[in-house]
Amino acid sequence: MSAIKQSHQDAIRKATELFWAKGFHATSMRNIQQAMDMRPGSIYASFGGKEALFKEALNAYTANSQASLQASVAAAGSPLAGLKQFVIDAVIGGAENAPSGLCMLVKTISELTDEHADLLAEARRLLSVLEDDFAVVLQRAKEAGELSESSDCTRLARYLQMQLMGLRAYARTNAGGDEQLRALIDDTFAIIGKS
Amino acid sequence: MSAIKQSHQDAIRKATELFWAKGFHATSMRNIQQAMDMRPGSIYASFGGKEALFKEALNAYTANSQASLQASVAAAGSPLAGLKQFVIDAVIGGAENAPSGLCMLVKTISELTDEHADLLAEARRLLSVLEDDFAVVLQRAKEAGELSESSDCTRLARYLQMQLMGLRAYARTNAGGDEQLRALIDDTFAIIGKS
DNA sequence: GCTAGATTTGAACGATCGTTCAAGACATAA
DNA sequence: TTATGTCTTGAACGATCGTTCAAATCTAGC
Repeated sequence: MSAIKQSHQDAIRKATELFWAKGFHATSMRNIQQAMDMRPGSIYASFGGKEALFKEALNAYTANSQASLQASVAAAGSPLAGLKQFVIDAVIGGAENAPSGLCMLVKTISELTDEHADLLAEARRLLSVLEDDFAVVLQRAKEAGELSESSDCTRLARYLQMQLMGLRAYARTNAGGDEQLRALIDDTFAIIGKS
Repeated sequence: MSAIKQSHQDAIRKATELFWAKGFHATSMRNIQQAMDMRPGSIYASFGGKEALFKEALNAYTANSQASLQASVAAAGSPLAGLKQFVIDAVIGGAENAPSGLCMLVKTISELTDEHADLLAEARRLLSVLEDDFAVVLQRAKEAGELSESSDCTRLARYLQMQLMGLRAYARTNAGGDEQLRALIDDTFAIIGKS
């Protein structure tokens, strides 16, 4: 990758961090200028305006999440174990690792209205991409014998996606108690495993 | 209630709608001035600044949610049936009735950072109030024989709260498919009922 | 070294933000 | 009617918003 392409990606990574942490409206272009160490003209020449930059940030975030999921699955002993570790990291480590503990796509869907219909649609699309990734891993778990032959992986992926949203949101509510969160995650995977 | 007190409450209701629909940052005081049909001086004299008004909106929202829950339980044949109907209304009707389909308190926790630590704390506090209400209803369900004697109502309330967060967030993702949502709710209450 | 094209700079624009406050409108009691 | 205290008005403030663009700087080919 060329140096210019590299710095381009670094800049997007910085913007993604900011948008993720503060949301779309609370992040100002001046915040981004400072984080990128770039002047407004350069940013607008490279990325377009705030909305275009946010869209790139959403995609960068999703690509990163997909890579994390694959890494978890590869590191774990089995597809289902990897999936569970991915969830644990997202929910428990969320408060420290991730800017707010929440998924950036869910934050976006929560914050934005039809006033930014394109960004809303992009976040929805990317969430379904991640859900599809879940389904693929679950399918592999099924093939590995971790799930019964009759399991509906698409439905389980939907359940897992919904559950992950709830877990991360609840984790941000709940001041103490990682054990409570772990118990909820255990319950979730017990239910998935039974199906 | 005096007429002045009534108009005061009406004004807060309007502000709550706006804040709920658009979030804290995207709602401007001028939006609120227009919705309330009041001039800035009056608003600042009556409610204080934007943050104080938002805090009142959070409380008004919560009081309304509590009333809805009690109404659902009263209308239904049993505590558990009322609880389920409350969830169904929140998740399925959410997209139409509620400004964004999401709980205002969860939206707040998702949007705000430590920059507004007091508002964040207030939203967290109110969410735990609602969770306590869930626990009370579940306790009544237990007493009515809808749950086993060994059920831990506090834990079930936590589970329900988390589940509701996930369901409402997922509902905003999912363009079509009320049936999918209904199925997820059925699953949730099947699990609660089994405990 | 010189020139032409691409890139970066940072001051500046108009709009809008949350908030203030002197001045006007209104209500109440004498 | 007049005086007095309360509430309302809307223009205005300084700050910050997303964005633009002429000028300065850098880069590459001859």
